[in-house]
Amino acid sequence: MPHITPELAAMELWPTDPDAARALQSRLASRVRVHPCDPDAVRLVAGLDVSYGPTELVAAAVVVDAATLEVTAQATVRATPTFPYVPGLFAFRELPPLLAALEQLPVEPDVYLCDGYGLAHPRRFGLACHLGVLVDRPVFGVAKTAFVGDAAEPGPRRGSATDLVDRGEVVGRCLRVHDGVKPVYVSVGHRVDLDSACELVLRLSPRYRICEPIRRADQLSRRELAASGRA
DNA sequence: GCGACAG
DNA sequence: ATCTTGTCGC
Repeated sequence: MPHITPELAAMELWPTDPDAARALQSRLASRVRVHPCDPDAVRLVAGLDVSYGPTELVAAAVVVDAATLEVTAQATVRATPTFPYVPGLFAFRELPPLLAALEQLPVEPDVYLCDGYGLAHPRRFGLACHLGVLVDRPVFGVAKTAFVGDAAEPGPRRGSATDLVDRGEVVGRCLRVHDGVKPVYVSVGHRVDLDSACELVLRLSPRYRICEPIRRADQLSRRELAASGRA
């Protein structure tokens, strides 16, 4: 459903050279916008994830109703990796197939949720910022492990959080979504702010550490990968 | 130079 | 990310 902003679609968005990719991130980073996004106004949330096999990958997008957590729509895309995994250049590997999957969605989600970081990135332009800027829609990221920055251990209860700080800047939040369970890292991508993002993550994580949209996308991508492997 | 390093 | 079973605990 979402489309790359025409102005950006005319640019060279997928460099093959790592240095060119870093330069592009630095240029696009200035387009990131951070502002509140009322969680109560969010109806549909799309979770994104990618699973890898020996030679191919499967990108999945699952749209969940924020109120009921029921799955509203979903899409998958099979592809061959075109960029290696390089810390800091994650988007160049996962965004192309993810965008292809998003195009197949029959609905327009209010917010997109990435499995990775946004501003918590060396050039302040992680996967969530990259997707957000390309389609100019609200996006943020939730990661399972640390990448850049430091954060103190949050309190033991659900909802406790600490700032994720990198080079003197608050680039995200270490958030505990369940009592006594290892926290997750939330960082803004585009058109949302940290408070809105964390509030949404809590609402979308009623039972598991990984919020529903991303958890469903993770399950769907592996299921599809297994299915294509047996075929 | 060394260690760290989203998925 | 992926290779991988059972098991301890709420």
